[in-house]
Amino acid sequence: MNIGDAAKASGVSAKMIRYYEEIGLVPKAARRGSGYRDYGEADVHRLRFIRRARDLGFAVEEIGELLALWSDRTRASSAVKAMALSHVEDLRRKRDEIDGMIATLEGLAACCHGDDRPDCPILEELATETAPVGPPPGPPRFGRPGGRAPQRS
Amino acid sequence: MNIGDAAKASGVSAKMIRYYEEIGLVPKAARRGSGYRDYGEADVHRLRFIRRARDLGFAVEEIGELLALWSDRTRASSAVKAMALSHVEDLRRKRDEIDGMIATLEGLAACCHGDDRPDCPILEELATETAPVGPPPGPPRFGRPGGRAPQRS
DNA sequence: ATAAAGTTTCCCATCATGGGAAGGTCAAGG
DNA sequence: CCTTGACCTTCCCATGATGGGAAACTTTAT
Repeated sequence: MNIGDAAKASGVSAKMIRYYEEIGLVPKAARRGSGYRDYGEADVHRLRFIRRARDLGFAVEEIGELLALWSDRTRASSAVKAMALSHVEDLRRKRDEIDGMIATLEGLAACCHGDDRPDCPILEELATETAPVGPPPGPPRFGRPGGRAPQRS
Repeated sequence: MNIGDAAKASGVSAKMIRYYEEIGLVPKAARRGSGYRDYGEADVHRLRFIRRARDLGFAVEEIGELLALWSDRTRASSAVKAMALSHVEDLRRKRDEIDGMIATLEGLAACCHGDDRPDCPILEELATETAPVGPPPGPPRFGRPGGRAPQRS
């Protein structure tokens, strides 16, 4: 099986397959006489595993751990569960951060009449000298704890 | 004002201030005889604006547009509102994607007894030959439409 | 035999951020 | 006056996961 076929079969692009090999996430593929990489069912299986884990938001490094657990027949399921739940915590943090942004922006947008006139509470808020205000009407105030907003696409 | 003071006053690191200057997000700072950059209140004000916008998840390029609107006294507030709401849409998409991951992972984790035994539905799911199954008990099934999970920290 | 499609490696780009080195500048204290 | 430490400058490198593209080679189909 060529890399292209393995890519189609696993849903991982050929580029990424080579990358995963380079960083050691997957073992070095066998080579044919021509130098072409040669893949079997087991490799595709492994790649599919990786792709699924990526879809669930696991970082490549974490996937390495998952793969290790996967190939360890004596693993304790608690170890896997712990990884999963810890990852869920990460995801929740990110989601909450995004929710905070959404709440603030919607609050501001709701205050903005959004017509031809130039005065706009959104810009005013961004330009405020002091601390941010957020949506004036009561509900749950969003408070970013501190530090930079880390990643965003 | 030195760059360090501007950094403290604005909440943008000195590194990033130089970077923003380099990419043209902020105008080239005035220089003193020594070569040191020199900042005034207006510069700090602008940097603070940028930082706030970053905190709301705007990309640097979008912030450039926001700054342009900000400095355009004749802007229509509708333009700003449109940017804000379009960004909210982006954020919502990301959040929903994360929510899907959380739902799937929690469903799997709930099925995993999480003890010493090696059998683990989480790994089984990742290793499944066919399509993912997700949390078996009824509720809203999470369906990722297709394509890669794009960014994750 | 030739053309098309697939593969190889290598380099570059992204996006926002930080680390660190080598060297210049400034302010305070002796 | 000189030293010391804190600050500044530029330049290069790294991150994480992904893609783009070039130049050269192999395989496959016509």
